Amino acid sequence: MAVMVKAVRAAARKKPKQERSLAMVEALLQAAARVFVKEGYAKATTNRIAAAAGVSVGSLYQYFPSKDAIAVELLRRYRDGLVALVAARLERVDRVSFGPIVRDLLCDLLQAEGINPALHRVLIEQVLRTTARREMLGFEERLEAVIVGALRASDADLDHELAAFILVRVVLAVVQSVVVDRPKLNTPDLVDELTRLVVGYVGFDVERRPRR
Amino acid sequence: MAVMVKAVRAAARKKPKQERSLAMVEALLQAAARVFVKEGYAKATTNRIAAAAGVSVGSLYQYFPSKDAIAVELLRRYRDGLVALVAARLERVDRVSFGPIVRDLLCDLLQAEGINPALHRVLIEQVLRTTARREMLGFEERLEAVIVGALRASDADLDHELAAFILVRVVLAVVQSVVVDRPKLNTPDLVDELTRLVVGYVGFDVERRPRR
Amino acid sequence: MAVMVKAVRAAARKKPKQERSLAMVEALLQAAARVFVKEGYAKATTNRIAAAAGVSVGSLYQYFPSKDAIAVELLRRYRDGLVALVAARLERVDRVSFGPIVRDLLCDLLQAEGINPALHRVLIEQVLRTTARREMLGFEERLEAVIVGALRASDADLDHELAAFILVRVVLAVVQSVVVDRPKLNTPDLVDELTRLVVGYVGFDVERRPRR
Amino acid sequence: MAVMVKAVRAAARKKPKQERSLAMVEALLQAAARVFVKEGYAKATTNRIAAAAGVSVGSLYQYFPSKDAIAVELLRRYRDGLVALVAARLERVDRVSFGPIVRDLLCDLLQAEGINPALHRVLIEQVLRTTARREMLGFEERLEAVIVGALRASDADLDHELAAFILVRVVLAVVQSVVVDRPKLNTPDLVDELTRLVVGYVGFDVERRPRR
DNA sequence: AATGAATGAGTTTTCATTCAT
DNA sequence: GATGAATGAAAACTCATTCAT
Repeated sequence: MAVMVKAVRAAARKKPKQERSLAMVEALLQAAARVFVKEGYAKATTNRIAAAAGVSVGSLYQYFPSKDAIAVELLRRYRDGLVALVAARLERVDRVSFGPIVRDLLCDLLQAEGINPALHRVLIEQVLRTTARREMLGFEERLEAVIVGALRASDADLDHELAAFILVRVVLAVVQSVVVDRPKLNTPDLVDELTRLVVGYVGFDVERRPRR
Repeated sequence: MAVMVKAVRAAARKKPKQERSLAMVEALLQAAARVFVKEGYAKATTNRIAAAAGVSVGSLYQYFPSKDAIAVELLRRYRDGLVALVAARLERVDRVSFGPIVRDLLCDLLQAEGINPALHRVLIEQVLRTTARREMLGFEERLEAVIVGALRASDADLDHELAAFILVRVVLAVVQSVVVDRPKLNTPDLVDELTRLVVGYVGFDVERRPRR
Repeated sequence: MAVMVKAVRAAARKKPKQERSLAMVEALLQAAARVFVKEGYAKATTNRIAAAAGVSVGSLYQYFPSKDAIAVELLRRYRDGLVALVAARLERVDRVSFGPIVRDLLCDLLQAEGINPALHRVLIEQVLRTTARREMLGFEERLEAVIVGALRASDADLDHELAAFILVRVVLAVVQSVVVDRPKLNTPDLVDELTRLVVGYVGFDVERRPRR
Repeated sequence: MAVMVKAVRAAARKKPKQERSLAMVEALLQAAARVFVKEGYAKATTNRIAAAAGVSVGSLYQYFPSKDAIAVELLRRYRDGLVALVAARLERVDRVSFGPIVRDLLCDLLQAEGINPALHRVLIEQVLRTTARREMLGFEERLEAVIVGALRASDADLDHELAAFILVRVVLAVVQSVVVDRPKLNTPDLVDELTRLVVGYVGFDVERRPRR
């Protein structure tokens, strides 16, 4: 969730009304994220979300036209945050720094602070049923584009597009599974392995750590 | 075969039209799969499923105690099939045959025969909210166990458990994403890349195919 | 339930088919009585009743056109039995024998064997909604008629009709409440008191038993 | 006043339109009473009750968690009213005033004001299946306690508890039967007879009115 | 005749959304 | 703007009844 903050707080500042509005929207989104993860989309009633945010249902509908709209916005922010995070990390990557930067990125992603795959999992199916489907589908593509850029900058010797497609799925899948289902596996060893997997696949050398 | 509680109870009586019952259960499951994928879990009402199967709601409830039970059974079958497929393929793997066998397995998985990731995606969130959660979570573990066996048989030089965990996620994620979202990418090149990824990660040599 | 047997077993004897039919009807009625009392009318499904009788629903509908029909028949038999019992007891009543006969009758009624007020209570509301309402409403009247006869035979000095109306309600109410809700009160003392109440009301002398 | 769980919870918040809520609860209870009596418990669907009250089903469920809850509340009110009435009448009874007070009480009861035995009859069976059974069973006990008090105050020479048990059933049964089934019998003569029955049973003298 | 699987109308109940205050 | 009571469409599920075997 932390991921999805930066982008926002931009416009509007003076009018206390707008400030209140913003605060309410934030409160609602955070409450919704909590309730969605805890109860699942179906059981997350708008009343419950509003209550969790400390406001009335009526107010919720003042800011979001529907329950779906909340999910869409939540997913959008989540994804934007994720893309921004990855893009920022990979901004200055090159052949030499590739390994360490990947490692750092993986560490970021594996911190529950930087990513909330449980939320993603709850939302994805619902949002895809939405008219916002189009918009949402761009997400992986945007991530891929960032990766393609990094591969190009590192002059990796493989099909950049295909590799980016694969890498996005690989990393997200492992990270999500670890964070949601196997927090026990969230260790430096895992980071090592994933780094080795990625760097090796891309074709750069990695010194193997001797097996325990 | 195991078809929820009620069906079992029904099957426990003599066996009058056991055939008809079985056919009905199959029809219901297939209809449910279709409706779940097409409409999403929420919109897939029991009435709609029954209608799609050409039977009455009452009959549906004769064989499944609830909508969730259908989802659970569907997921169970899907996963059982997947585990069986992988286990069969890897049965006689060794260091030498590792590469080709992995390649063949990937081909199988990418053929989407017997694999329906769209369905999987619709079900997973819902079923995880179910009491069947435990049973379902065992799926990845079972797959991992199979992989661990293969790694051991191939005498791979890495942490078998951790590697198995990673490989299961990696392969499933890429395969499912391709099948569901990017059928265009479903080419021999993809198989090559994935094979290379897996074999390379496990530490066996792969001859790089020259980049196009 | 025992009350409601005598009247029936009349016609038919030879044909084994009819015998089986009769047996089935009996089994169904007894099973229904049990299930109605135990579960209440609403929860007493026809399947459950059939199962309790050891037959199939289909067979149930062979003999009774509807669930209501079972209730109606049950109530009819119950009431017929009760009227018959009371009539038999009061047949030869006169001013002298009035007290002892009333006492005996009360003893009969208070034996769970002779009366099943719980069943009566479950059925009455439902059956009154039935088209059989008319027929059933005659019950109290028939009992009253019997009582009127007894009062006349005993040459009691009061409004026979009004007294009969009152006595029927009084006795049934107390008996039902005792049997259903307060079996602990089902003692000789109760019989004494009720006898005294009735005999006193009718205007005949009763020797008061000294208070404990 | 005590209006089921949800209502209480609702009432616990500030008190916005407490009035409207109360009015709605009243409307629902009255509508329910009407529908229960007219259609029977089974046919009295929550939708029908809500419609009869001129509100939506949703509102019904805002105030009552279930159909049973309505029945329970209705029965509770009915019984509370009855106990209060009897208790008020008997408050200052003594040996001398016993007869006239009983007569007045019977008149009250037979006026059917505040007494609705038809409703009572519909509800009793259903509510007894409820978890509220215990509470409801307390009703007769409370009435009996009031009667015991009256008998003691009047220094009646009999087993107070047993007599109270009997008297409660006797009076209620006759009164209810008259009101529901034989309004024609609702005459001064009936009051006389019942008074005579009660007073005679309790052991006080009653001057017999000469028979018509 | 007996069986019990199949039917589907009808019930209870929930919850996204509206709107009077 | 904020509130939360009211709405009512829609869903899950039951069970009396039918009918093919």
